[in-house]
Amino acid sequence: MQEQAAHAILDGPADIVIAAATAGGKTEAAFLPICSLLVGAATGSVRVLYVSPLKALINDQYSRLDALCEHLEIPVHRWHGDVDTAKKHQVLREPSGVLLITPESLEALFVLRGTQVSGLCGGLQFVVVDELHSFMGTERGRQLQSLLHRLELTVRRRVRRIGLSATLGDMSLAAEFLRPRERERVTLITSSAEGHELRVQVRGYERPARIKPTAKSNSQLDQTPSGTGDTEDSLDDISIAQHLFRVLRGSHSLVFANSRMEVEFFADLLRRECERLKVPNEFWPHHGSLSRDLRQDVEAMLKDRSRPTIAVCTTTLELGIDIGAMSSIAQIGSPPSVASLRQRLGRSGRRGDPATLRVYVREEEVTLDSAPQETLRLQLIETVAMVELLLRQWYEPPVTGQLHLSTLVQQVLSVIAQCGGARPIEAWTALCKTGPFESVSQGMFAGLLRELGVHDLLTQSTDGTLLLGGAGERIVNRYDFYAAFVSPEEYRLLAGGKPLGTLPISQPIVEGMSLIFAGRRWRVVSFDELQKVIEVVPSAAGKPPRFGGQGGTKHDVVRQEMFRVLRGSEVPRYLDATAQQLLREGRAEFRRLSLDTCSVVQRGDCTYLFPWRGDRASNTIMLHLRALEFDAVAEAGVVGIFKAPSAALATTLRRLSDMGPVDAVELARTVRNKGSEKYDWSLSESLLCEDFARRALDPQGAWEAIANIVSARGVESESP
DNA sequence: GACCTGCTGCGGATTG
Repeated sequence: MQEQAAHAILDGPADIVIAAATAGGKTEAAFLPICSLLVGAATGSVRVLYVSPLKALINDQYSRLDALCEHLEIPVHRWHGDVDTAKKHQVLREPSGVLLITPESLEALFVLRGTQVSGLCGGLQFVVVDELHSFMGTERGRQLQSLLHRLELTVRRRVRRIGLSATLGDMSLAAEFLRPRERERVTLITSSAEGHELRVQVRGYERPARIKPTAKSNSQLDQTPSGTGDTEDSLDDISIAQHLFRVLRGSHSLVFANSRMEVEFFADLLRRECERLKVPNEFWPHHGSLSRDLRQDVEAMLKDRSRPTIAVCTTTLELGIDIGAMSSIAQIGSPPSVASLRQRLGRSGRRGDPATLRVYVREEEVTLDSAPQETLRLQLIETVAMVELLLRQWYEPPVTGQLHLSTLVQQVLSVIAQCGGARPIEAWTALCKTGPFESVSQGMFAGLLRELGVHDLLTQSTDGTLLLGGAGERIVNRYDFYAAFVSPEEYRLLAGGKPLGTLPISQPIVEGMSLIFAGRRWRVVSFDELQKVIEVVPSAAGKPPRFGGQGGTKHDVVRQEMFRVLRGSEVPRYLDATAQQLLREGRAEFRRLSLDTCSVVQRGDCTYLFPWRGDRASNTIMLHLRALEFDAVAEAGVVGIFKAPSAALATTLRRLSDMGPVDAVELARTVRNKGSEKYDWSLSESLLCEDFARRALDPQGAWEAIANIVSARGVESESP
């Protein structure tokens, strides 16, 4: 790979995507040849712009590149929110060498120093984008594409782009992202050093059915001020913690949980186990709401091999900083996606050692009121499906074809701030016709500008030039303008004046309540609603807080693989005895319900449809039925319809099947809370519908699923 | 019943 990359960089003018597993030497593969081209000609302008999604990664790469470039006399600079302004001024005065920057800082450069960018980057030769895959399909990715395009417009020429990416199923998507409209001209270099040994175990656990607390007993618990709102650790969680303790203690490992709440829960449980046995604690939590200091402490312990460290973490330790090879990876609950499971696995088993993965799956004990999702053991089935896809090296592609109108609003405001004004046709040409918002027509753009005028984000001078309106000025001049994504308001959590981290504002806070945070137990002693500060002191009791968040989405292929697993009879060797038993139970229930030939199940007054499709398709079916006045919900890919007369439902489904795919934009009109991205509030209802339809709906998939359901038994009865 | 990321600002007068 290194040799191929060197040839591509040194011999030709093409843009390049270099794909390899985590820490596969991508940085060196790109920078060794680039630096050899820079020797003796590294001053007068920034020569290489390296863009990274993380400040931590910039700091990491800075020390590596600085060492590499020192004797070549190539200056290396970093530019992000934690860098002194004096250092930034130094770069502006004498631009040179390699500049490491975040998309947000690049945005700030355009807004605040629009006229200086051409001087800073006049002699730019390369743009290197690290962790390219993490940008694809996101608001931030579209922002980055726009910034790179605006950079080329500013320096009035094309600049070579090099993307460093994880391996994707379809690498041409990475090429298209790196150089929109010209993917065939991008050179793809993929590391072949992928297939080393993998050891997998999936362990099943059954959680005893809980007696649901009545509303009364629940509220009494909440009101108890002494903080006895302690969690009763359930038996399955204790068994999982005991197993983790036994197999991981003494090692360097990562335990991925699917939520910050669960990270806190298990970190606390494992620390208490260490205390009970009077051994030093080796288990530490790591997630995005912990203070930077606490996170860096854990990262330093992982890097320092002198004492065992096990981090219980969320996606924070999935990519980015170099922590060295872990001896094994644990995953609690089925992973968010196959792609993410692959990234997590990449943290273990380098240098010829096998990669080791243990997945812990919990299923509820089946009772008389269990829904089919539970009796079918869908958690376990999903995990098996994902492991099978991982072994076949299939990974979810990013969602393409989105409009990203919220990000377009940000970019329109930014272009106007950069240039001090712009004509509508110039803005459309720069951002849409030649830029990354290629699906936005001139007419749609005009509509968007009108709406921005209505909200006073823009005004138009007499000669037609667009200028920032009063509200637009206020937004652009705030420091939070530079990020394309929203961030929720948060409380700061302090213990003895030291920051522990943050809690989302949605969390109800009362003085005297106790909570688990940063793997320890605390009691709230004071709470300042104006300053958004919570003071805590150590405590013996506590439960992990809810952090909130939005549900994830599963891909069509994962659900189709689940169907295949349920229909099959093979029992994978990587399942433990309980997991095997759960798989057999799920398959028996699948056969009992005849789900291989019929996708409708009636239970009580609820009808369940099984489309075996991704969440975009099943949500589309659910919304379509709701628009027709059915009381429908979609959960884990299953559509449940309450109190629907079966004849009426059958007729409706047959009609939908005959109609063909629904008009997704029309369907979006029936959805009330579509807005979720940063500037969605400034869009008209019709633009928001266009955006939502492409972001969240799958009319084709929904229609195919309905047609399948109708053509199978269940809905066949043809009596008029 | 989800996760993560990021981020400003000047210029001239005065003093030693």
